[in-house]
Amino acid sequence: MKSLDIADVARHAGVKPSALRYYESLGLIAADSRKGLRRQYDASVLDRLALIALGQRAGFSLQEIAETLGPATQAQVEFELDRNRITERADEVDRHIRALTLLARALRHVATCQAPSHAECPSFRKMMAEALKWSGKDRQKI
Amino acid sequence: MKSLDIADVARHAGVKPSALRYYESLGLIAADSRKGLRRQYDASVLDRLALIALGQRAGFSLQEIAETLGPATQAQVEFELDRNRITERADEVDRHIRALTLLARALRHVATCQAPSHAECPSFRKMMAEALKWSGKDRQKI
DNA sequence: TCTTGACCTCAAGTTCGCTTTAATTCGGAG
DNA sequence: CTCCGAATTAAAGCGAACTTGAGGTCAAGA
Repeated sequence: MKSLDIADVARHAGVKPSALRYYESLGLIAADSRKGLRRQYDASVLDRLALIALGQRAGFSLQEIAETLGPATQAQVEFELDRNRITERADEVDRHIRALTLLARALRHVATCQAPSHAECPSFRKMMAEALKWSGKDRQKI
Repeated sequence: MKSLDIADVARHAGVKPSALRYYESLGLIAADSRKGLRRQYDASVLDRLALIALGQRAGFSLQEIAETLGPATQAQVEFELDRNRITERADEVDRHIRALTLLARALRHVATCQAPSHAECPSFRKMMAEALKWSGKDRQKI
């Protein structure tokens, strides 16, 4: 059970120590112990940080991630999570994926379309309409 | 060639007038003309706003979107775009989609896995490893 | 033991994407 | 022509997610 110090964790997780301290202040992670003043982390914090990074990529705020993952304990291996909430998150991510798929199609179209003006290209118009519809539907949600 | 005033554009695009003025300050859009002090927009600004919204959903900053779409001219219908750049963006979106797909799988796994500790579940470990690999690869890029 | 440099805390600063506010200017209906 | 309401500007404010800076502590190697 070797413990990592903040610089090790930072290096492995690819975030700055200041970010780790910030995460701690939000209750997202916790140090196992201190050696003097220095935080000592269990390697399991890296899993938690991976989940945090993943959640951020999915467009969730740190606040939301904290709520989803549950409180950081000293023994972080066993984090308690709300399974329903997580499933909801997964659904949300799926919706996000559908929107992004549309975006990628629209971008590729724009990049290759030979029409003189996109505004006159019917398939561009159609995609824009779809996109607007989507963003109208849950513009507040992500 | 009817022109829209800022409130019309705001209503149709689903953004506040203040956001439109802000976009203008960033060079993302431009008003056709002024009636007194009041901005008058060509309907084509709506297409541009749709693309902007799409880009934002993809996780691009307004700065990046501005660079991709090119300068806003008074006659916005024919915005000049860098096709290579847009294709790159589309690729980026695709990578983002793959990451999110992984995330959704990881979330669903976490929600249903019965293993006593996620840290000990091999498929969880595998997904985390994948995820970390990914986020290591282009963590600076989005 | 002494020094050094990594770590600590707390507060303030930064960037992004807007919104709000305050003071002002007009277009257009009556 | 007058007046109202919608628009204008510049500047300040805001929440999120960190970073930076100042001033202090301490573990460990020479």
